[in-house]
Amino acid sequence: MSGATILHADLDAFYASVEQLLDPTLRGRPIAVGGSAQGGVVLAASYEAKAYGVAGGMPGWRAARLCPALRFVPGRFREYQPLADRVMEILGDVTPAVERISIDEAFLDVSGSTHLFGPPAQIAALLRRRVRAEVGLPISVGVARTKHLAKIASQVAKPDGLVVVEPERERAFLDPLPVGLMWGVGPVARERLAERGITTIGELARTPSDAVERILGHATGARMSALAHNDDPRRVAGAGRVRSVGAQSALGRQVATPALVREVLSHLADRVAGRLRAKGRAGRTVTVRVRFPGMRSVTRSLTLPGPVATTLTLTEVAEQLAWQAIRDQPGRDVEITLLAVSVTGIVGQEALQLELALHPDDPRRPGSEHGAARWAVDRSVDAVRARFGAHAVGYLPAAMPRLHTVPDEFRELAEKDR
DNA sequence: TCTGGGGTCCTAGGACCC
DNA sequence: TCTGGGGTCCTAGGACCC
Repeated sequence: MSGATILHADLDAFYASVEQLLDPTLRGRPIAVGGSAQGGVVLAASYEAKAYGVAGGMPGWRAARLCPALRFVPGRFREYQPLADRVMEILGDVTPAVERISIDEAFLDVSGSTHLFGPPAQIAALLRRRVRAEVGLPISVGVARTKHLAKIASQVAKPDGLVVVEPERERAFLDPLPVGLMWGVGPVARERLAERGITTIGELARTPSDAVERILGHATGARMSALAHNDDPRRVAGAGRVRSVGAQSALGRQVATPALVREVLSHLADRVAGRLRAKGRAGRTVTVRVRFPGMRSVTRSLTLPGPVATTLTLTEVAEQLAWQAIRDQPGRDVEITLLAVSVTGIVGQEALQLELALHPDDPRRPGSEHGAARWAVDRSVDAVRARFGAHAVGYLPAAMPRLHTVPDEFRELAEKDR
């Protein structure tokens, strides 16, 4: 608990780097994965593109304006997971204490590995060399005494660098850095702090904790104050339990007709319910989000008496909730730009029985055996899909054109993400 | 000319219970 | 005679992260 033995390893511009690895003509050039100059969003930008201000999550047309030479590539999403997994295997070669926090980054605790591989800085250098030589990707590593410090160090190290924060240099390292580098300070918090003249981590550390709590709210303020004081007790650990499962689909801009809403929600509910069943889970609270033009969105949720994981039940509840939200809007021919379905209040398989008691017409009322039939249908569909693929069978009304805003491969990637 | 998809956690008011 | 206080659940919204 004394030395700098926590590593944060983070692949640089991961999706974009993979594209440059697979297509040498893209190397050294500004590229964007996803989106186009006309629309869509950029999922990842190469460092050459970042130099122009292009960033992930940015609308394609804005990225093209910032960087006229920007090359948009569609993204070969199937390639990403295996490459990231190979990197994680390399990390796992120096310690079993690897906490993967997304597809492309992980914390390592190497306190038990130094007798085999040398001091942490040497281990970090070894990992960077191996990832470059064996996978072909650049990876940055931060080394420090805590997770928070290691994470900040890896951000400072980017691109393709290594930064070691020795324990006696922590304060000097943190103080001049912008508060936005802290995990949990986004655009809103950064702006609120800036309004009070707080822009660096050092300034945040010198601000009394109760004042920070008034600025950022109780919980966030207390956490950020602690982090600024370099107080981070988190240990490297495995993944936690899943707390929600959801899916969403952007629609462009369309009038909310019954056919559209049903088509999209049955698709989303099928994805969510299928993933729940695959995990042997179910959940009691169903939430639907409807987004309207102008990025304004509304959510409606309902907690059922028992957990659900069947596609049809979830579809019906989602449909009722979506219309609640849409009906609350003024005017007729309401336009929507996105629908989302998520399930929370997740419980394990042992509770699945309860759904069988839900009433078919009103899921809030108990009292039917239809649930058993639905469960059996889903089990059959799951089994067919397991053998013949996801599109082999389904309930989905195929009449409407599919809305392919994003490839299914990307959805699958986002779904796993670790 | 308004921008993806997957998540986590927090806040705040109201209902309800003891 | 109509008022305390604490805890939990539900619902809606929002910030943030990858």
